[in-house]
Amino acid sequence: MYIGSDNYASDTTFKPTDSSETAVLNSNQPDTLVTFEQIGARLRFKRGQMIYADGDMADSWYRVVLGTVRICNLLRDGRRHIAQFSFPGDCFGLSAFATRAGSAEAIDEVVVTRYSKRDADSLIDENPRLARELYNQTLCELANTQWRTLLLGRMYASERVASFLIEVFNRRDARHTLDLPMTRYDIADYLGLTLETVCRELTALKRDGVIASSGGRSKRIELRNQDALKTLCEGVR
Amino acid sequence: MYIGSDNYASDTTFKPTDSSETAVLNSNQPDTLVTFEQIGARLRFKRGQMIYADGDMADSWYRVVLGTVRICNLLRDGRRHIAQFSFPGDCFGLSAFATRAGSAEAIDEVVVTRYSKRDADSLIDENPRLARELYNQTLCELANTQWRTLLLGRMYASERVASFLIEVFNRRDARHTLDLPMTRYDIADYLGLTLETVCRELTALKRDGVIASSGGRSKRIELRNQDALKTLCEGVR
DNA sequence: CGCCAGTTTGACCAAGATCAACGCAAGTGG
DNA sequence: CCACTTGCGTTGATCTTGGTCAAACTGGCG
Repeated sequence: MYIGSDNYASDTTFKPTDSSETAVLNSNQPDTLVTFEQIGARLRFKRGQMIYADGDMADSWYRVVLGTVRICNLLRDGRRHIAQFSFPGDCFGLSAFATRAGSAEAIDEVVVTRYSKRDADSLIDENPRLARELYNQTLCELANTQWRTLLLGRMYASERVASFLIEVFNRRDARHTLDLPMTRYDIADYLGLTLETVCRELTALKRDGVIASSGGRSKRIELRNQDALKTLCEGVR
Repeated sequence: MYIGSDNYASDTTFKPTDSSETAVLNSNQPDTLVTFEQIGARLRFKRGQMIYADGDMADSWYRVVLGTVRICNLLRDGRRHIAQFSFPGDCFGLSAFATRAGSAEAIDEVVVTRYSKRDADSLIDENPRLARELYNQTLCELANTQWRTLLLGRMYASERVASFLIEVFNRRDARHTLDLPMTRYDIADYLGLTLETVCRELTALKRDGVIASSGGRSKRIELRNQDALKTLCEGVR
């Protein structure tokens, strides 16, 4: 089970409850990231391809233009954990360390912009405002990761899955329907569950009329009852 | 984020694999944090006292001078999760948001320095180097939190407890003996376990001669076999 | 001295993991 | 274009880790 690899990356995750506060860097704010575009290189990856591997030099970071990226961590015996999913607009691969502590892989057809750390750093040095925004985004990301810590440490399977659905709907700005690019396996490794449990929880949600699924391999999710979903993970204050 | 949960503190946690890299801000590096000391206010808290509460204005952040602080998140039904422990030298309460998403409480006798966000921000604005260090520390913290995410999502109880012991020994710079300031309950809520499970795992470690405990309420832990402990949580690459 | 908070241990229970089988959709090669 | 293969999703049966409940114990402190 769980063969793969992994590591840490960074990206802007989401916040279920107060969705108003979002990371500054996330979307296409004119005067911030656009500045970066000049120094970025555009790269394309196919489904399953590795963007960087565990142990690689961490001399650059990325921004997703198209597709979905997963940041994975592997334990020796094959247990895998997905630290995050990065969607278009999200950054990943920011690191304070010299080498990658995990891998980044393309979940589907992916296009990213790659920024060399050096170039980005010099840009930041001469633009304090940019620095501030980057810093703020990192703080947001930290907040999201800490939320995940709560989810993984103290929430039930049903709450995790409900929470996950709310997260992706929020992050993709979807209201009714959404295509999940990742497999059940990926979702399980993201939520600290097995794929069977994820499957069963989704089935339960369908049975209760909270969601419906369609499309090849049930990847298209239709949100039937958002309130019910929110209630499910609102043990949270 | 997500109602009621915690907030972000920051501190330098640890990384089992490459323990050499540590946060810059953590210890008393002359030309960095010392600059902050001028604008900080010293505060004292008694065991169990709240330093800030969930929902409070997040207009300041703190640095621990003495004692241990826990950052807690509560779910409605009482489930608690501890996002981190902050030891002397660690910062906590840094946040990108306006209000606290969790509470900070003194575990024992605590002394902190409190920095108003405004004052700190203006210091940072005129000192890019300071900004860079603060940013780097936040990236380190992010890496640590992501490590915790792996621990909570994919590690067994025994690995979590072993990992926890290594973490505190590392962070407190202890070689042989260490006083754990927090209760079994705190440890459990930090590791996503119950206090009984923590107790049993510690008992198992004592039985196997990996550690020994003494002192009031077994708070003093003596490390008998560091390698065995490391082996226990080295499914991790 | 006796209470109280925290720790330890045991017996039992359940959420979720594991194991197994099957079905369906997407590729793939002829 | 179709047979075959392979990967993914779903579901059921059973098992295990860690949780729950309960009781005893221990040291600190008023």
